[in-house]
Amino acid sequence: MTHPPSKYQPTDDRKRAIAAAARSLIVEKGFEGLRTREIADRVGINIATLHYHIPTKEALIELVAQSMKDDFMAQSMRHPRTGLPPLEQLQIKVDQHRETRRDNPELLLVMEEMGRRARHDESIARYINPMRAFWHQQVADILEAGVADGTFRADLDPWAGAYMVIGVMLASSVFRLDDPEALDRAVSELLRAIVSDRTKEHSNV
Amino acid sequence: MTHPPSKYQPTDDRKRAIAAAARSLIVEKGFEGLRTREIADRVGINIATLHYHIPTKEALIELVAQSMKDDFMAQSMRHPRTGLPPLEQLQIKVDQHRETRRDNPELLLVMEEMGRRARHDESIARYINPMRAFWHQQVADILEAGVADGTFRADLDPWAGAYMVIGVMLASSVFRLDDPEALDRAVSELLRAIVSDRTKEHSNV
Amino acid sequence: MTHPPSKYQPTDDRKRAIAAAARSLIVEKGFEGLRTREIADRVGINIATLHYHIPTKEALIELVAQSMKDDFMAQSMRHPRTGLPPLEQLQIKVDQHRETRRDNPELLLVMEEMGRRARHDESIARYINPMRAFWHQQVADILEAGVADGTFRADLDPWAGAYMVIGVMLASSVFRLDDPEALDRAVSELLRAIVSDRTKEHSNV
Amino acid sequence: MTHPPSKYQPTDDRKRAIAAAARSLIVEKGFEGLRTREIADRVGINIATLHYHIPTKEALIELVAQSMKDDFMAQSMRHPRTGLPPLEQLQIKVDQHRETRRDNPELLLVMEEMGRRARHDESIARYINPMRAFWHQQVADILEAGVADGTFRADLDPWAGAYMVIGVMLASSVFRLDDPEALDRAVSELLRAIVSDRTKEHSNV
DNA sequence: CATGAATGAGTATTCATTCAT
DNA sequence: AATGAATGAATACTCATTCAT
Repeated sequence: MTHPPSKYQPTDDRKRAIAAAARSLIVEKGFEGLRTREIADRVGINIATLHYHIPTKEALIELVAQSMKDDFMAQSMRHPRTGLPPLEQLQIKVDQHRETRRDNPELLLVMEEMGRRARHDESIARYINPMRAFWHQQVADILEAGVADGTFRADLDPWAGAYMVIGVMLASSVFRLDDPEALDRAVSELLRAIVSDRTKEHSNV
Repeated sequence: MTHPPSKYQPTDDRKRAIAAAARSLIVEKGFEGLRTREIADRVGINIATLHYHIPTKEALIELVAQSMKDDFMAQSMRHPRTGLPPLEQLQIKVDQHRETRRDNPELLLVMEEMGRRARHDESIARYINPMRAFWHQQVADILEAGVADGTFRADLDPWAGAYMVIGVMLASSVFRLDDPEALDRAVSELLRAIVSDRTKEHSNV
Repeated sequence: MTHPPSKYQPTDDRKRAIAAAARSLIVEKGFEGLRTREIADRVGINIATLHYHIPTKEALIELVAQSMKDDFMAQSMRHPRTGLPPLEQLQIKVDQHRETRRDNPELLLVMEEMGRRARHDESIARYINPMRAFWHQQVADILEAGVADGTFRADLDPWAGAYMVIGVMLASSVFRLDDPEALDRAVSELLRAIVSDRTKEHSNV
Repeated sequence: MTHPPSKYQPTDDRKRAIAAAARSLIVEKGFEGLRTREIADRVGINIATLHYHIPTKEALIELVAQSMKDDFMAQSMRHPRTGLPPLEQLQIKVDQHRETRRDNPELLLVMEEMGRRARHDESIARYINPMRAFWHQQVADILEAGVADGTFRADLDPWAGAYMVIGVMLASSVFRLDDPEALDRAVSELLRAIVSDRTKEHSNV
């Protein structure tokens, strides 16, 4: 890695601005429409200056990947998992996703673009795959806890169930369920599908 | 030179070959790596010849979209839906997806690429969106029939459940669950999540 | 020359049609916009067929040049010069030009295009230059006869005066004096400039 | 390579050099033979550099049109019109044209090419038409003054006469009267055609 | 005679990257 | 740090011409 563990260098407001411009450009036109010159324009600098900060386009894309990872991890960590009951934890995860879709949809779009690009670009895969694994693990952990305490079905396979949970989120992205009610309807069904009968009696899922 | 097949082919054959070459190239390098010259090389023709058959790159991409739609529809229609019990119908759908992933994975990869590109390219969206809607509808119909005859949970929402089913397929693509056992495990959980208790008693889900 | 003295070959309705299509295309888009394919389209034949009749584009342009020359000579010869008084002969020349501008303006446009092209293309110059020389000679002859019989100024230099006459026609093309009255006004001035005082007294120039 | 002058020139200098190269190329090969790559070669720069300074070929042609207009206006304004007698003013105009033909013939050739192109290209017409109108107006003004002060024929129509004057210049271009004596002969006739008898007595026209 | 298919050599334009200042 | 100018290597597309049938 060319970057120190967590954040960009202090002086690098520039790098942050570049990453932000790149991300918004990826949202608008996809990776195939990403042009260094346009990024420089949006940041308000010369291309030569852009290349002074980031030597190559590959490095630029890695910068974006890094910035995505930073944001993703920050969001994942925001809410404490300890102590809360599993159903609530899952609810938080789902709500977070919904909020991101509403308030910061470009995060998901860029993630999707990068995920696809990771297939042909190992340097991106290095960032994306751990994020996905981490995501799956978090959900699987919640499900496992929920099975243990009887919140979720006893026959629920946490590893597999996590893909189901994640799948609904993916589907809502791919099928553009931007309408909150539509998303709610899908999430409600997801919960009915995994909670135990006991939980169903006591909640309104 | 790569011209073993033959010179002077009718346009329709050439178009088929061009679409095939384009698809495999999209699989390998993504849309952003699609070059007309490389397609021509793979087909074994001159670029000018390529342009003789397909005037512009946009037309080429539409050709690919059309070919995808043709394949998708052909596959969707292959198995009869009438008469079979819902669980079996769903099983067939899932198996089909699994088989496609195994025998013809490029179909799914190209579909994913096109789906993403559809976001910025209306001419692609015109092909992709109907396919997705059709896919969702087919699954929802099966679920609805299964709820009606008691195969699936009485409280299953077919519309939402369809996204759950599709979501698992999407997740298996995105997370690359290429191992058949892993896929089985995910599918088994999916079925447990939607079948009724009565069905659970009588089958081995 | 590849062509027999005067006309195209008998069977060559095709050649005539090709020349006509080429000429109208030159009018619309200039030489730089002349495309063999488009000519073929207008004639209603395949490009390969076009090339069967006319081997190269250069030959095509020569064909056009030849057809121009044929038309030009035919028009120049249409009216008898013998016997008529010089003023009337000049009037006829001018009227002919006016009629051509009105009824067949493309003839003049193509001529202008070819004249320009002749500068860089010797094979065209071979056709164009004789036509121009002939044109000038015809006018100079008329003027000379008019000076001899007192119709035109005694100090009129027929050779130079011919350029003046021709110049007005050129200017009316270049400045697009398409309005008949405007053209009349220019021609009237031209006549006043060359006729003798005696003629002025007896006519209404 | 043809790079003797120097690398890294300011845009304005480059643009001037590009316009000059384009003009000489138009003279040699006509508009249809104008190739961006060849212009770049003559200027001694890379094609990409050419496009850095002038984005498109269309813009290049407009640049040429602009440079033509600049030169034309500069020349038209060089000699003062105020105070001089009309005959002398006209003489200056004609001499200027003769000089241009001798010292800078490419100016006239490019002008002719542009005039022709203006027929199919509105963006050129915007430059050419005003220049022509200005030219005609200047000559007409001189003639009008000459009629008023008795230098020219009392029955001379300045508007029409201007086309006659211009026509002789056009004819000398089209018929390539490059020989100074030939041009003189034509101009002398032109003057005889428009000056009054009184003027004829006092001058040697 | 006619044509569908094929092609070599261009043709303007683009883009990431580099250089001189 | 920053920038105006420069460039090599593409990139989609064009066009006159040829070939096989």
